[in-house]
Amino acid sequence: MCAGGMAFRRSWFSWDRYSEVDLFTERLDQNNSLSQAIRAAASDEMDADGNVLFGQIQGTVVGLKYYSGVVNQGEMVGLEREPHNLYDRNAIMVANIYGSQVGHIRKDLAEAMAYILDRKLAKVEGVVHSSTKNRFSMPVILSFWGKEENKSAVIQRLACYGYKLITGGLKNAFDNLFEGLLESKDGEKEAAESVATPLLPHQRQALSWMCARENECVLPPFWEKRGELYYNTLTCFSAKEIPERVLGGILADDMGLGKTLTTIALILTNFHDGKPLPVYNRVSGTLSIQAPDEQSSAPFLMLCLLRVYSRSMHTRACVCVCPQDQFEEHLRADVKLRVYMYHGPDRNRSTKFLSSQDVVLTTYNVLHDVSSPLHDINWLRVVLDEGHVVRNPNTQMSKAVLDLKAKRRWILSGTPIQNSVKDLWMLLAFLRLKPFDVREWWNRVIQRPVTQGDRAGLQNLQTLVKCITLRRTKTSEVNGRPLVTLPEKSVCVEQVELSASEREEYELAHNEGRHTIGRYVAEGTVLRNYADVLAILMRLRQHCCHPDLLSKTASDAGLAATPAELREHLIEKLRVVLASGSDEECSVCLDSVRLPVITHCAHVYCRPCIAQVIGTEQESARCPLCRSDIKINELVEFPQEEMAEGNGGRSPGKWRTSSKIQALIGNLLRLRREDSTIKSLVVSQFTRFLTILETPLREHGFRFVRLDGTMSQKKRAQVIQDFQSVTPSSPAIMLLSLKAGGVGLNFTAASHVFLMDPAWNPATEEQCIDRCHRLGQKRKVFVTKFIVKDSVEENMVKIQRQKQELVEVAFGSVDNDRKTSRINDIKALMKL
DNA sequence: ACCGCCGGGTGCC
DNA sequence: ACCGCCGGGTGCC
Repeated sequence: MCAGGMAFRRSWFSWDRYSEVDLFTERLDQNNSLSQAIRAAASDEMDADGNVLFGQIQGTVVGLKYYSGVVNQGEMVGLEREPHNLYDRNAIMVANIYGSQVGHIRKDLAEAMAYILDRKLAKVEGVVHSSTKNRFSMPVILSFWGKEENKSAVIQRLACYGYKLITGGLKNAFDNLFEGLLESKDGEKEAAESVATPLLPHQRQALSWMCARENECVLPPFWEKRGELYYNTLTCFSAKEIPERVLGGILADDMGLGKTLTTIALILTNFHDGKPLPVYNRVSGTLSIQAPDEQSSAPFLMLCLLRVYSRSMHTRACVCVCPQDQFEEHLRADVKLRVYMYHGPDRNRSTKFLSSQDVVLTTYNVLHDVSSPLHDINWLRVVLDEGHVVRNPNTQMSKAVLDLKAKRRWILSGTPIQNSVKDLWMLLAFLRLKPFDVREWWNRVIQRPVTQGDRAGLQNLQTLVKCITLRRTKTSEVNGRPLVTLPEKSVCVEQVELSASEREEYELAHNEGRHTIGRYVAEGTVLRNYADVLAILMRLRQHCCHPDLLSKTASDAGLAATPAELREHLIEKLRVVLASGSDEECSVCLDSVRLPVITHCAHVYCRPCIAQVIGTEQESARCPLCRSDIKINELVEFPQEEMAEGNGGRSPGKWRTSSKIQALIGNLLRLRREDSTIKSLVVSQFTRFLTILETPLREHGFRFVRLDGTMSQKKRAQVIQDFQSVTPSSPAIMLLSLKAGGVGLNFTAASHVFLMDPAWNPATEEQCIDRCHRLGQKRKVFVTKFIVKDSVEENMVKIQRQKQELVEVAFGSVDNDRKTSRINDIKALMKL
């Protein structure tokens, strides 16, 4: 500690040798001797090798039962990489002090650690503090030591695997850093007339605050004027010249509160001292200023400004950096701006051209191109959208961002802090918040005190952040009213008429079902036969959607009352299986099915293969797939006439449409004609219906994605991201299985919802609609429910309206009256 | 009948 | 291993 103090004084003196102005005009870390001195002083947690403690994590030693080495409580353990381990090239062996193997580091953590150890980014020491709780594994505390410059790489690597280095308390405290900032920052400002979208009250407040940040020359936090000097109360530094003001800040509102709109309003409204940006008017081709009182002076002002700015590539242009997938969101048809998208291979790299724009949009990836002309321009403003994406200051991308020259600087971010205080440095450095934009000062004055648990350090950090940040959450209120209200939602039912042939099929099934259920009603056995009743209803519901939904499940076969019906069902199933497009495999020969037959248990094999199985096992023969009894004379094959027209025994599966599909496609085509940016959710309870829908969507050239319950979490996230993207090539339609996924899903890119078939429980429909009609939805939401006229669906809707769940009918412990009413429901459904 | 729920099999790297 | 994780069986009270 003593040595540290000496070193600090040395650095203080050496700093003295440079003029005071240096602190504000040059990056101190460009000066080697000084930054070295500070760095040497910075760490009193160094070991003999000059390594510093990065932090600790708790890991797990596994596989104890396979090895003889034992460890006592509090004992140190050795860690050894086993790059040639047969099972895992990332293996890390754990041994006790005698060198006897104790076990291995659990493989997920081993993977992260192997990367770090193999690259010598850190050394790791293990200590077993708590004793073994079981015979199989035990916890171990792992301390990571290394060179300061490798620290963030190590932290980042561990973070990739979900491990967070513990660097000392106060974690929760800075998690809440941004939560104390929920205040209105008084005052509202109307946007310039060129902003076509009216601002909400909280957006006008943000605009007022942002204009003030750009126009008012307030001292940065911790600076005050003392007599003739400007004095920093944290560093005790004083200077004669006024410290450079931060013209900008962090707009950290929650997603959906309109950060982008507010920023566009800022660009148009606050060109100069609260005056609007002179906007090029596309219609008349002349320059005009939108604020009425400025009209006469506009051309003159423009000339002056253009002349002033034409020197040394100063410009009135703003550059906005955003993540790739959010590119288009900034383009608003109603704002007449010279906007240039600086990306793609043919981008115009002329600084003169770029400087002549109002807004240049680019991405973080394009920006870090070394020869970027964007770095040769002195921008009026630079805006980082989703600014938290550049939080690691060591990346090329971050350096490119920091090197942008601009008078005013803004960060938009819904989640300003991701992991730790460290993330903040990048934000403050970008804003050039003196003196903390210099890493060493940030470390000494803020970061280290905070990570060491110094309350005052945290207090200072909070003050710092508070001065430059505006944050409201979706639950914030302004004048007792919520910040945002959802766009309108309208729900309509579209009746679908079945075609003559569909009606014929439907009535056939309906009469059959009505007969069966009528019998149950007469016998008073409806509730006892409920599964059958549901199955009948299910078949009718499927009829309403598409005939091909009916014939696939094995249980259908079970429903058949007569051998002839069973045979029909099995043939139908065989037809569907072979038509499904996938290369159906025989489970006996594991090859494509030749001479297909279907068993009574509804599994498909090659006839020779399954015949051999039955021949060998005789009376005890069982289906290789489900172990049901099978007999040679019960195998069902296609009737000869169908075999002939089939493609060598496999029908190519002729796709057919249905009335409901026609109704949907009609709507989708109409929407596409009206506005090709409209996106829709197409929802069904039958995933096979979704599959059937894929064909006409493809035929009509719709781009679509699909989300159903069979997909992994990772795949779902990918699909949702694709769908939510606003690029022109992104999918316009999501095929969605009604019950897929949890409540957290966000489909706000869609403004139209098509519910293809009614659900028993209307709440599941509502939940689905709410995934699209939620915070972040910018358009009016239209919900269309397709209901087949004169069908079980219509009756389902009637029952829905009474808010009754059919399942309760049969199984609920309801009293007799209610039971009677449920039975009446079923009668109503079947028109009995 | 895409879902959650249950209980059995299972287990370092 | 009194876990987590996996896959199979299962069913709406």
